Amino acid sequence: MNIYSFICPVKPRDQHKTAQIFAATLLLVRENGLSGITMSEIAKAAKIATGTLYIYFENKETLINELFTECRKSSVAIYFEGYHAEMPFKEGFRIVWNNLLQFRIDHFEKAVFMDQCYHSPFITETTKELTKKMIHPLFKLVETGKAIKALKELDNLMLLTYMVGGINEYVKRSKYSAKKITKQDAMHLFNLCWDGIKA
Amino acid sequence: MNIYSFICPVKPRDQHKTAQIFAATLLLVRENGLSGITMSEIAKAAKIATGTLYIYFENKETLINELFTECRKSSVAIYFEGYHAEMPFKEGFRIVWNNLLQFRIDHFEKAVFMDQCYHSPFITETTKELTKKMIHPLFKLVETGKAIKALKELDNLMLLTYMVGGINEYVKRSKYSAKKITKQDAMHLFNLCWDGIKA
Amino acid sequence: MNIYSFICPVKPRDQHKTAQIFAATLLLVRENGLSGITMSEIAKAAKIATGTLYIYFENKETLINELFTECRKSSVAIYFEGYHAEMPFKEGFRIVWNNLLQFRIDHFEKAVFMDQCYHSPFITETTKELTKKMIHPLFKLVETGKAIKALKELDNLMLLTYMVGGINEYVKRSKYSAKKITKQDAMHLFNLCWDGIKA
Amino acid sequence: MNIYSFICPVKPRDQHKTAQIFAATLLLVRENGLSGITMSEIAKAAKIATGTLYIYFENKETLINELFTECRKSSVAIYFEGYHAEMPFKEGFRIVWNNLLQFRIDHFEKAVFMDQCYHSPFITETTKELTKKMIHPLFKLVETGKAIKALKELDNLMLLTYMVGGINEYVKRSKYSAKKITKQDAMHLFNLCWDGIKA
DNA sequence: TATGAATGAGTATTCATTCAT
DNA sequence: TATGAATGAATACTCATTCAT
Repeated sequence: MNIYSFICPVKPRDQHKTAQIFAATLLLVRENGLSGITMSEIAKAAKIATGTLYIYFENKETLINELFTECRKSSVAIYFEGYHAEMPFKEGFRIVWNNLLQFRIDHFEKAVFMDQCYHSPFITETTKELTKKMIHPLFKLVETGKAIKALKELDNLMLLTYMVGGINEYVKRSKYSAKKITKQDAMHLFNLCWDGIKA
Repeated sequence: MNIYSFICPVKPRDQHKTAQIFAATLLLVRENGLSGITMSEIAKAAKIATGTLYIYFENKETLINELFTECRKSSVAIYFEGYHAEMPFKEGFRIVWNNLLQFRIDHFEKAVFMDQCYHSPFITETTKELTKKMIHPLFKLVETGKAIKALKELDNLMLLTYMVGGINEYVKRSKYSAKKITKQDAMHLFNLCWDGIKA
Repeated sequence: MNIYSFICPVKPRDQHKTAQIFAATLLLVRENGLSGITMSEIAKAAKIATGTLYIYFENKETLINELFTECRKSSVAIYFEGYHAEMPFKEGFRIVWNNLLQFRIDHFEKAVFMDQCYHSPFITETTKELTKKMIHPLFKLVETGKAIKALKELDNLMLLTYMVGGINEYVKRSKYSAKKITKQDAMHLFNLCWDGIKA
Repeated sequence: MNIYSFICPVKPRDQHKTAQIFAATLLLVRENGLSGITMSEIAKAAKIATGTLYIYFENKETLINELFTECRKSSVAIYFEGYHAEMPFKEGFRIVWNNLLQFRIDHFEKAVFMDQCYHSPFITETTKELTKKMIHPLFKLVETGKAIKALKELDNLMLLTYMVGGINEYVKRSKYSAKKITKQDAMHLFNLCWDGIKA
């Protein structure tokens, strides 16, 4: 019961429920893969009826695309947290790198989900396009690094994938073998990366 | 059940047809993901009847597990091609690194397939165990590198995932953007890796 | 259950809203057939909420049965408008015949709805019985015609269906081909009928 | 087992099964209307599995459209049986008229089905177009009748619908009241029609 | 009353698997 | 073996009906 109740006496579409559905889906995909989820399982895991799922999402494809977009958004939103352009480059780079790592650790299910989606028939071209645009700031960062001769003069994609790939793979393997990643692990890993890409 | 069963209890196999089926499956998974394939589509793509598929593989799970194992085997088999323990470490390492890269490029579908499988309900624990054993030689290599002080004194998994992750991600992104990887790209990428992990 | 229940056990009705619901249903059935309507569509077309529909009608079956009855009633009410037993038979017959035609033209949706209902699982036996009783006056009319030797001495049903069938079919086809029916068309059609049934 | 078996050892799509499915559908629609049928009921009534239905028809819409077309075809095929252009007009007309009546009697389910379809969302425009073309020969017949001054000089549609409408309605009501239509009934009905439309 | 979100049984459709040929 | 039609359980999705507000 909030102030809104006076204006709109009818229960509006529950924002919280969308979150529940997303969480349930991520959980299930992490456990059984994209090929192993059904709409009724998602509903059950989200503790709602199957029909309710379809109030919030037109169909399975839509659900997955919207979740994908939400994952992308939430990840990108975090990447530059604490970063300022005026920082010394390495310091700023380290912050972004750490954010990348931390996101993968804290939201492993999202990472798994996004990976699985890439080759799925669910993700539409539109969604893929959107995604590409979102990573743009990372390209900018690398570019800056090259401009001030802090990074090797190589293709952006190469520098970026090397930075990201190492993180992804390490987190993945760590999760699979149920190994916690310590502060020190993170530092070591950063050094591997930095030594590789620094000019 | 005939007399033959006692001599050859294993399902008889037209090697060529098995290959056809595997190829068809890989192609379809690359295009539509693991969640987008059906047994009848595989059969059609392999130019055989659905029923015939079941002569070669007991069921879908078996087919996928066997293909997974075959992918792992064929990749591992290539990793140490041209490598000799007596080589100078960096040279030997470069050969293995190149094999890894080349495999991902030449058999991208296999890489995609294996990635997709990891979180699928198809892959059995047995298959996962087997896989882990197969990568053992790579651990050995890294260990040797550390022993002779050629590589940083870090956790094997960390060194390895950093080596592999960069390759995987770079090949993936290149394929997605339909970008050819040149000899020079490969060399640059190797340097990124080597500068990162060398002692 | 409140004190009101004892006084007014029938569902209270906003007459206007009932009319809205009926009109919406007729419209939808004319456009998509009986198999193409849903309660929520009816509600939307009647500009009320789904839940409200259930305040006015216990369920779908009831709604359709009551609409059916209402259609029957409204049609029968019109048939003898302007007719008096003392008129010369042909004149009276022409008036009734014209009323039949006019009703089909003016309330085509009702005709379509009633046609569709006949083989539907919605209409109950009770409703069907009621309907039969209502057409009784038409039988009476035909009977009179035969008694005074104005009409052929044939089975009532045959005379009546011939009279009605021609009208129905003609209006139907005209509506389908978006053809207006003129005064003259009506006159010609009446002559066809009269020449057929007159003694 | 026929000669074909030697050439095509695999069971081909069973022509007979299509007929079974059609028959089952007609039966169910007659009993419960178009709105009362489900694919699984059709399958059960046709004594096949639900999945099998989809081997023969892509989906419900297709099934209904194809059945509709088949009904139209089979009816039109019968209309001119025994008719020759050289016959005296009334005799030829009577044959066609009788065929119309007989078809409605013998294949009442088809008539009911076609009636129900007209306002359903299943029937596509293409199917409707096809249908219109098929009735063309009847227009021709009426035209001839007018040319030789045997029939009233009225609009084709009017003459035709009056001829057809009377038959339809009479058969419908007879079936509903479980009344058999005798030879004599048919003759009387024909006279009603002929007296109405003759010049 | 009126609302429309929520429910879950029911419906269309798919797909792994079997089986007659 | 090889085939592909047949099967029916499982899945995506719908819709009559209920219920909290």
